[in-house]
Amino acid sequence: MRKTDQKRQHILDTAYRLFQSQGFANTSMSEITAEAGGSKATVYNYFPSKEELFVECMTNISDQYIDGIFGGLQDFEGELQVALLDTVKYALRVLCSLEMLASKRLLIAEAERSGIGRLFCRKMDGYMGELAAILRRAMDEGQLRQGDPLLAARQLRALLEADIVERCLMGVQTAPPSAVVIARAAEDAVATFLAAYAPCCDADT
Amino acid sequence: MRKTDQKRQHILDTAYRLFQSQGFANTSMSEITAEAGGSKATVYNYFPSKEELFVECMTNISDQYIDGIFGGLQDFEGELQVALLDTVKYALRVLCSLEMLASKRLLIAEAERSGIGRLFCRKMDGYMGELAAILRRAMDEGQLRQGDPLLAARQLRALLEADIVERCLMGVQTAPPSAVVIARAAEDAVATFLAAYAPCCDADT
DNA sequence: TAACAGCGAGACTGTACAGTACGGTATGTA
DNA sequence: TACATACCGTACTGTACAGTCTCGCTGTTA
Repeated sequence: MRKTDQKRQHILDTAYRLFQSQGFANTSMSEITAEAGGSKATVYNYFPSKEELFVECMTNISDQYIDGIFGGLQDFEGELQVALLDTVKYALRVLCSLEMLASKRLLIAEAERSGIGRLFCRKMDGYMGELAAILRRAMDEGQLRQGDPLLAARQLRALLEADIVERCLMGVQTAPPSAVVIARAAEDAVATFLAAYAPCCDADT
Repeated sequence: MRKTDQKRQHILDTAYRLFQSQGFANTSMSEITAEAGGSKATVYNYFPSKEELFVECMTNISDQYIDGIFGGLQDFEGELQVALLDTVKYALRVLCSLEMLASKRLLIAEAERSGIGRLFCRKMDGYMGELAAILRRAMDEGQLRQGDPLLAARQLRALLEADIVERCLMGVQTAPPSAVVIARAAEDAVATFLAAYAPCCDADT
């Protein structure tokens, strides 16, 4: 039982990696088998079809992706701007990693397959809810003006991903953006977010 | 000469439509031929390979996509908020159409092929520059606070696409969002944008 | 030792597709 | 009439791949 679980997981990991880097259509079961070691019969012993293997991989990818972004999410302490910037900078660094970009590309390309996209959005909504709860607290404490916290959370995310993620998705450059570029993008996002949600008249940073 | 141009364009249009709705891998040259009428030999007479036919389609798609968003872009007249809202609402409606979503999905999925993604980004940059120029004028006139107009343009676009476009890309629903939902998203985006870039202390709308 | 289960290796089947070959047709031009 | 151009229809080739099957090895249990 132990050993077969390991085997299954190993196949899953290998498939995950190959799908992520090559896409669904360009990854063959033979390739997965060869890479994982063993034989096709064994792979088909664990997974009934390429489709089902793929869907299970995508569920994992979806988890990893979202956990990666707001994994370190927790109540902000101290100066709001500083805490926000830290969180956001970390998230953006993860978002711009080659692995996450490959995941997102795959998610979008194959979104319709077996409702993978819906799954992703539902999970993302969960995390957005958590971020919103934190922002609501900041609003109640007067660190931000009152407003719809869920909308604020989504707009913060939008400002963060603005431009830079699309540019990466479109493969403008092969390497992920430098730490400097990422930091700059995060600062711009936080500055604009705080300006929009400032409690009163200290819009500019 | 006239006729061959028509024929070529007809093949291109057909391929465009099929690629857009089914993706690259799931569309065969035989299917394109059957749909367009005529024979494979004729298709191969105009396009040396599936790859090159695809790339030419993607160039068209890329054009259509970007033209569609800010096609009606022109200097804002009258009340800034009203003009901005009109422009942005129109753009979002286009962005959320099934055709544009299919285009974007395809662009992302096949971005690496023949530098299609880079082409898209370069064109998008052009339009962002135009929007930035308009915003700069609003800044100079005191309708917006001073700031980096290009950054402002990108953030406006980010706020606009926030959430709703991703949700569509992920195929959460098959039909495009209703006019009401789109209008609401546009209003939220403009409100937050104006709050962030307000010239002084009238943040809330 | 014997029987068996799990697995590896890889041959095999059926299918789909990119791209080619070829024979025939319609239209226009000299 | 003779020829050329552009096209159609379709059969064909070679390749790739999902999924199956067979065989042989190895470790385990009785």
